[in-house]
Amino acid sequence: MTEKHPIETFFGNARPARGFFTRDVLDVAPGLLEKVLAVKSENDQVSRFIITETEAYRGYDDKACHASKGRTPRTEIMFHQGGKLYVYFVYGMYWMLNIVTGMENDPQAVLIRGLRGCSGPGRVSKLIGIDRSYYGEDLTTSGRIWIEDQGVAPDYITGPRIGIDYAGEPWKSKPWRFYTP
DNA sequence: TCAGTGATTAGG
DNA sequence: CTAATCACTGAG
Repeated sequence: MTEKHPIETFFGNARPARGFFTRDVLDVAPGLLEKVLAVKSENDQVSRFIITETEAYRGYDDKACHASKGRTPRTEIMFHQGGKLYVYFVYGMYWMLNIVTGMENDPQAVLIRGLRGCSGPGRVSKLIGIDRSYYGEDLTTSGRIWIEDQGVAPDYITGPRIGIDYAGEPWKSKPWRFYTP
């Protein structure tokens, strides 16, 4: 290989611009289904995965949303404009991959729960190599991770979010989990 | 059904 | 400083 691949070398697919991510999380979360999550590994190899399951975490009011407890070093990025990654570590073992959405100071994020052939947010991050270094990465400009739009808007199913019963009603029952059949 | 595992956070 | 909590997973 004599020349670096420009990050714009897609397979005819477009990288969504900022405006895709700055919409409300309840639009972006289902909107990410069937989109491609592209990741470039250290040897410049690009791997592509189809997003099949997402969850929406929405603002100060949503008691399941980490930002509902206020601005902390961990949640800081959720207060930025959409398009950046919110990555955090849980249960001493797993990295959670989230995409920040909405406008500045309206903390929201989409948790990526599943890719085609890979179910579970912890497994997703392990599969594609997400770690702390991805915190704050900007999907609209990053050279190592980005979204590609295949021009598909699939039918999807909704259901309550997983693992957030502590949030209580009405939040634990909100149908803010989205997945393809 | 349940233990593992450690960053993050609130509180003293 | 201490201790509780946790947007999970794999083994049994």
